[in-house]
Amino acid sequence: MFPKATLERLKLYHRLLSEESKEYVSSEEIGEKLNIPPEQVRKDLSYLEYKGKPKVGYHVKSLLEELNRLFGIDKKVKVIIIGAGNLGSALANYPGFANYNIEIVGIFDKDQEKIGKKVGDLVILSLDFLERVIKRFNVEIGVICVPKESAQEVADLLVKNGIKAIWNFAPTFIKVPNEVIVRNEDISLGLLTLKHMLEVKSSQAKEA
Amino acid sequence: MFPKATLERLKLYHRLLSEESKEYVSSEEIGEKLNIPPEQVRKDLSYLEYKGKPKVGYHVKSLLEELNRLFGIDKKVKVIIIGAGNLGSALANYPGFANYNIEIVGIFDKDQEKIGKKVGDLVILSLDFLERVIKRFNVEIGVICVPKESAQEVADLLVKNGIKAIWNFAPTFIKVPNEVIVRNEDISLGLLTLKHMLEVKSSQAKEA
DNA sequence: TAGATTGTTAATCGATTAACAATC
DNA sequence: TAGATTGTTAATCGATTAACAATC
Repeated sequence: MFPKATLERLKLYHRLLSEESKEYVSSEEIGEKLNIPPEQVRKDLSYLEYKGKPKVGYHVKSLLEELNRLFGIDKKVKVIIIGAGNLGSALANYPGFANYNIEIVGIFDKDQEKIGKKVGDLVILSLDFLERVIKRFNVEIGVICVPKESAQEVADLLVKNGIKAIWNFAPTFIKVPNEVIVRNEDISLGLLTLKHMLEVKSSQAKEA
Repeated sequence: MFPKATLERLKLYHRLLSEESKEYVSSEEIGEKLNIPPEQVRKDLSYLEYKGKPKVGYHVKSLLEELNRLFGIDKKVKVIIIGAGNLGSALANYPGFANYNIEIVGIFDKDQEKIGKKVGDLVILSLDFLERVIKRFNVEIGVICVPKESAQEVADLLVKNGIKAIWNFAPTFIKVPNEVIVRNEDISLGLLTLKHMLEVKSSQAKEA
């Protein structure tokens, strides 16, 4: 129903609207800030049930509510983080989670040095407690922040314990059964984009 | 010349091939691992100058070389990181940078507590040294890892000192002059995708 | 009311897929 | 040579853009 490209843009609108203080915004204003033609914004928003008001614009609060419903943000979800290195710790302290109705209920590591220490309010636990925490808190999402060598192993462990979705920050392609959702957050790809943009720019400069 | 979608997939091929140990791979094998139809893989690769060999496949090394050239990975680039929190530290220690011919030559923070401490091999410096480091090492890329409240301020400072590209990890839309490249690495968007996938799945389950 | 802004239809553009010819 | 795999053309599909009607 929603075109793939539209969904991607709806995510941008969501973030923009989250930071918006005005009561109404026009497609013109949204497009301006995100570098998207206003016609495109209107087309995208027309897929939603909420309709804007001619001459007034879109009611920020109502629009946000519908986007929250669409993306499932209205439902609370419990999360655990595997790997208490810099990246795992960064995510554990990430202030944005609360806005998305996500609660981090545990952080794990296999390094004896780290176990028992604290990251924010959470005590780093041994992987031996993984099963218990998942069952007890009804955890649905596992975040993998371990080196890529152990990513698959951790993924298997999460799947075995009934995790529904995996957010994988290790730069490797992990294999999971079809019914488990995997989202790869690969920083390397961002790097390629950046290097490519620099490259394009410098070769354009040479031509001129 | 390259369709946008093709470029995105070429990045995936790049990573896959970097991990490939065989001498030749077929479009079938690449497609299999990335869940992309082999016709699509061939079409994408046909935009490159390097041609595969019928019956044999694509020569991994040659293909990687051409992709490296395309993305600018064959050129070394110097990078600084602003913000030595968990995320900045994670990036400073990120093992992938070396593969991309990127060298981190400095990490900065404004917190007096952190200045002078080490992150990997780097000593955390005061922002007062920013200009000197950029000039001395000919730094082209700045990575923003500060809280979103100070992201714009840091961006302005980087621009003022002649940085060509900014990799922004703060979840906010920063404004820079047209000639400066910005890449937003927004973890929030990944979260939205994940929540949406969970939501779609659970509503499908209800229907069945 | 007049004017601004949304919503929608049709036309254009671009990307994917299918089929098959080329080739090692 | 026969067969496997690439490369390319044409057909299909989907997304964007343009134009304008609807509406507050």
